[in-house]
Amino acid sequence: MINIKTVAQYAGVSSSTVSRVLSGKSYVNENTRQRVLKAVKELNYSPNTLAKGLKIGRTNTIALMVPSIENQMFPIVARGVEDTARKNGFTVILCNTYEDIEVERQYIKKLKNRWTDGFIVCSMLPNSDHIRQLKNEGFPVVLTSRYYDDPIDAVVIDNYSAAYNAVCYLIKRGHKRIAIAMGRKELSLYRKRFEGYIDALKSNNIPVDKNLIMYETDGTNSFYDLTRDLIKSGNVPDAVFATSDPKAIVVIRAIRDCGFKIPDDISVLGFDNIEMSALIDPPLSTVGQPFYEMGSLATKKLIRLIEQKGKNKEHIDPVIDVLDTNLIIRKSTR
Amino acid sequence: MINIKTVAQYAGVSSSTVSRVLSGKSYVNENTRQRVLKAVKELNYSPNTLAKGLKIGRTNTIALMVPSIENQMFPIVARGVEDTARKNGFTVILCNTYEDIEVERQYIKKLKNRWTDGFIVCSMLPNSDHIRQLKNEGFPVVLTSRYYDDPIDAVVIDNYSAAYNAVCYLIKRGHKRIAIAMGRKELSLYRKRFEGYIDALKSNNIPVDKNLIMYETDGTNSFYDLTRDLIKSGNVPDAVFATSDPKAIVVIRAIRDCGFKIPDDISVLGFDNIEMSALIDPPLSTVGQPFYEMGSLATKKLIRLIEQKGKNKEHIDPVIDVLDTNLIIRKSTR
DNA sequence: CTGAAAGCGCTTACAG
DNA sequence: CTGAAAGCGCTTACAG
Repeated sequence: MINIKTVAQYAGVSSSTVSRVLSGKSYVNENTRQRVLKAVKELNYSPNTLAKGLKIGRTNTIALMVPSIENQMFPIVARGVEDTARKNGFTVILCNTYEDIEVERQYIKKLKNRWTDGFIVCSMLPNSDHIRQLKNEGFPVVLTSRYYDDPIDAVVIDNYSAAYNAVCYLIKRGHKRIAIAMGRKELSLYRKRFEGYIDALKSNNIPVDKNLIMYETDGTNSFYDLTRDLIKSGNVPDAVFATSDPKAIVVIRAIRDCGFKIPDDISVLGFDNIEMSALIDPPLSTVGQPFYEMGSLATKKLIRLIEQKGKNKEHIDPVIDVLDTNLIIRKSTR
Repeated sequence: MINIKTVAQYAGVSSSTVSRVLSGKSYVNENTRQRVLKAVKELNYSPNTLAKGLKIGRTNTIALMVPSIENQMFPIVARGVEDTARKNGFTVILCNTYEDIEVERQYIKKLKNRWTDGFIVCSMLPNSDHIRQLKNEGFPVVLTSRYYDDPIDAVVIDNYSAAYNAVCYLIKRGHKRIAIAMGRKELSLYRKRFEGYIDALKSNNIPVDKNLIMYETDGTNSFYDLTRDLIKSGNVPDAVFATSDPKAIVVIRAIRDCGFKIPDDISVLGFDNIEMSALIDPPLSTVGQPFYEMGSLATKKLIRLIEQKGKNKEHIDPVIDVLDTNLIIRKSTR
């Protein structure tokens, strides 16, 4: 590849001048400027990002850490991230962490050595102290999707209110025996959805029936047996609030296999609005999350942090953006 | 961050020596070696990848180009890519191209400036001459998922045979009026699946009925109307071969909405075995593709190309790896 | 076996 | 307005 020196010789100037023209940071005589531009064009020159990065200490690269890109929503978040990164001249490195701290630590080490400018973290867990440390070391970090009240910039939704409103909707439509398919307890998003469920029942004077609470035992598919067992026990609910769409889909299958009709016998309400939800039979009623927007806004915030980093040293408090969810009623609820 | 010079001073040697110890490429007195290692450890030093890359002309970075990471299979391919990249010390840059040549071109330009070592391309189209050029310029390129008989290394499946066998299976099970939900014609994978369908009919002396061929008009959802129209026309098929699972899912919904039962009245067979396929009702019979393996093998091949690049200059012919598919029979076929 | 020096390709004070 | 020089943090012939 052709370098700045070649361009300089071709244009009959020094490489300093070429650099100046290209950066546009200081005035260059219009005549020489044109000469340089011509040379750049004719030689089809574009500057080496590595060398520039080494010099200025910025690489225009960000890292996206997800538990696994294969999980329903992360591809959409990733698209939001990648789109706005690209539009701002940034490149994104994809990191699957598999919720393995060691993998994540090694990635962080490698990415630091590579002078990655900032991190978007979707893989936060209660014990993610290495992420907190990263933030404390001064690296720009933005959390999204998973969040634990840390003083770190984040883009989130209000899981509690979304669940509360969803369950209130079910109650308003006449459901009284509302079961819940509850996800992994260590994720605060599920805990908050659970609290929303409980409080919605309480606000409506519906007693909480512990038998209607299904806790995930071993992956999403565990809700198949859980739902079957619940129904076989004779304790048939009139609705199930699933804390995620994949859970809802499994629940639907179990309900049907028990000979019940959806939504006539039992309503099912999901959470997330993944792509499949509109396509399945019956189309799933669910709580929609703005995944793309989350990725996109997180990236905008991150880039702002990166750009601020050089400038003023004054500490800016992290801001937590809360995005709206929307209740989408399709055919799985009556 | 701490650099090699600091380590050298700390250990009382020159930075050349530190570099030698760390690279392990030439012998260093065991004593000094230990001193250096100790310094490295105590200072928690790890070398700057940018600087190394600038010097040796390799960055241990690869690019993954996909039409959109949001599309069903690409997250799985991406996981295969990322896993094996990580295990080999490589980092992957995610590029969504949206099948937009301009986006792809700009990415390529940027990635070249960044000295990206190689490219895994899932976004190949008939007119992707910029990818062919990339290959001709000597950059390591491996294609997967989409392939057009170019002399470029690739990891593919045999779409023709897979479709042929799938349709033969339907015929063996007694189906005679087999419709097809045909995807975008510009993608050779769909064309080959179509050919497999046609030839399977012919080999079994079943006349091809043009009325049973549904061509995608405007996205996956267009198969809803297409299927409805087909059924309403009185020309009811006894099976539908969908050239992808999302199409199958839409077809299933349309069939049901017309009052027909699956698989009793009409069987539906998909292609791809996306995650949702096992979860929907009825669980979908489909052709399984080894997406993870495709990503993983493509990455292994790419890394091999990258490593060969420096060494011998002799031209090595590209090799096309064909991975096995498997017919997965669930409940949507009788 | 090890150090000094050159160089990868840039940017940016520093002179003039 | 522009060039020479230093330096970002490495690696690697070249001496010794």
